[in-house]
Order: sequence, then structure tokens, then C-alpha cells
Amino acid sequence: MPELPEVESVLRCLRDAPISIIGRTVLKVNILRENVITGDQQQFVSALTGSVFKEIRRHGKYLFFRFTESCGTKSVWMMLHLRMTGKLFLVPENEAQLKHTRLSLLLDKGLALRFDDPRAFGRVQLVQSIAEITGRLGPDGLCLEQTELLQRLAKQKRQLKPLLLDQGFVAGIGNIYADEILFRAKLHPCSRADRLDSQELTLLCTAITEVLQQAVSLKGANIDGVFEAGMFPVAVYGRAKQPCPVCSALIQREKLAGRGTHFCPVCQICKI
DNA sequence: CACTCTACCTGTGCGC
DNA sequence: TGCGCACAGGTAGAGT
Repeated sequence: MPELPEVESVLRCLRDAPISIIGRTVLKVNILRENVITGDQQQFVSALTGSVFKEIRRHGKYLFFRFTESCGTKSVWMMLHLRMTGKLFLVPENEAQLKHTRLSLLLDKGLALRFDDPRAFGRVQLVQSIAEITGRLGPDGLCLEQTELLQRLAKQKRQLKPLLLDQGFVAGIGNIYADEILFRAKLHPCSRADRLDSQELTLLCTAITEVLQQAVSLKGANIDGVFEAGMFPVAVYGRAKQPCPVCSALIQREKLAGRGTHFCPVCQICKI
């Protein structure tokens, strides 16, 4: 499941592609599965056909592509969320299409931007302004101001795991990195934020930033059969009944907030 | 407000 | 070998 570090890797791949996506004209829009588009499909096709890629941004797990009309200056944004299994490819247009391609943008210079998504959870939407989406989100996980984060954390009465998963609190953390962050901070997923002492709060803030930054630098997580390129080593996620890398106690898995939650019962202390 | 449940999806991996 | 089924999870929206 792509989270902030994986989405950031996608963005950097596109930005660093041999033939840049910036400046490309959209020659044809091909929607291969109707519900991949939120909103009116005809409008989506007509808005993008003939328009030019100008810019790519990311906030949390959301990607935003800015286009302008070929002769004008009016901008429109394409929002893309990969959800569980979405993947984005910039490929030569003659490359064979994958089985689960949901959306394909044919570009000039013989390129195609393809969105492939077996589970079909991913969504694409046109917005006039990215604030339509980011207005509901907290600060991006890579741009956290530690003092402000500390103050916001200390006020929260919620359990740490659901809090970290709340995109309105911090944008970009998903199930994998929530577990990894709590392990690094040595905090139990059931602990309440407002019961932490100042040292623990600081530890948590540091862990959020460190885990996300390290995962970005390693191009995402390295999990069997889930991701390809990433080298970020998971300590607890998906490792139930395996020894904790710190104390060798067996990693425990429980369902919390409806999510599989992995933690070390010895290293991670609970403050309810 | 805080929390839980459900729908949306389909590939995977298990038990029988 | 193959069938059926539970399971995985991000988000929105409804319900408690």
C-alpha cells in the first residue's frame, strides 16, 4: 500500500524521467474503467485533451498534476490517489499495456502515462485548486514543524495508532509506517497521546519525521510481494510471531481501529 | 467528539 | 487439483 514515501518515490521517478513529463501535451485520454474517475468523465476527457503538463506536487498520499490549456494560462489539477495497489508508469506508448490499466494518457514524444490498479481502489479527480483536497488534510509528513506537532499531539486524547492514521492530523502515514513509527518511538499503539510525558512526546515527533525521511531516502518500504524498489527495512509490520530486532521477544499482531497492528510487547510500553 | 462499522475491490493463500 | 472463503487496507460516510 503506497504511503507517503512510496508516493514521493513515484513523484521523483516522474520528475527525473529521461524525457521529462513536464511540457508534454496530452494527445488522447483513455479511461479503461469508468469508476476510476470521480466526477464527470466527459468533462475529464475534454479538460485534459490537448492540455500541457506543467507541474507535479504531492501532499500526503495525494499526487497533483497541473495542466494548462495549450494556448492559454488557465490551470486545472488532476488529483491521483493510488490507494492500495495503484501504480503509475511513464512508458513508451508502444509498450504493452498491463492487465489492470485503468487510465492512460497518450502524450507527445511517444510517451504514455498509465495508471494500473488491480484492486481498483485508486481514484483520479479533476480539481480547480489543490486546496479542495488538502483543506481536509493535516500538514504533510515531510514538512512537519516539530514544536507545533508537539503541541498538537499533547492535546489529543486518542490512541496513537488511529491518531497516526488520521490524514487530518498528519498527511501521509498509513498502516505500515504507523506501526514502524510507534516501534521506533517505543510506544504502544493503544497509548493515549495526552498521557505521554514530554520525553515520550518528543520521541514520537522525532520518530515520525525520521521514519518518513529515512523511508523516502530508501525509496519506500521493502515488503515481500508488495513493493519493488524500496529498501526501507520494516521492523514490525507483517512480522507477527517473528523476533523483535531489538529484544528478540515475539512481535504481536492485534486488530486495532480495524487495522492489523504489529508491535513488540516488551519494547513498546502502554500508557492508557 | 471519539470511535466503530461498512462499502468499495480483487489477488492471494489458506483449509478441506 | 480445485473449490470456497476469509483477508488485506485508505477513505468516505453512516451510525453509536
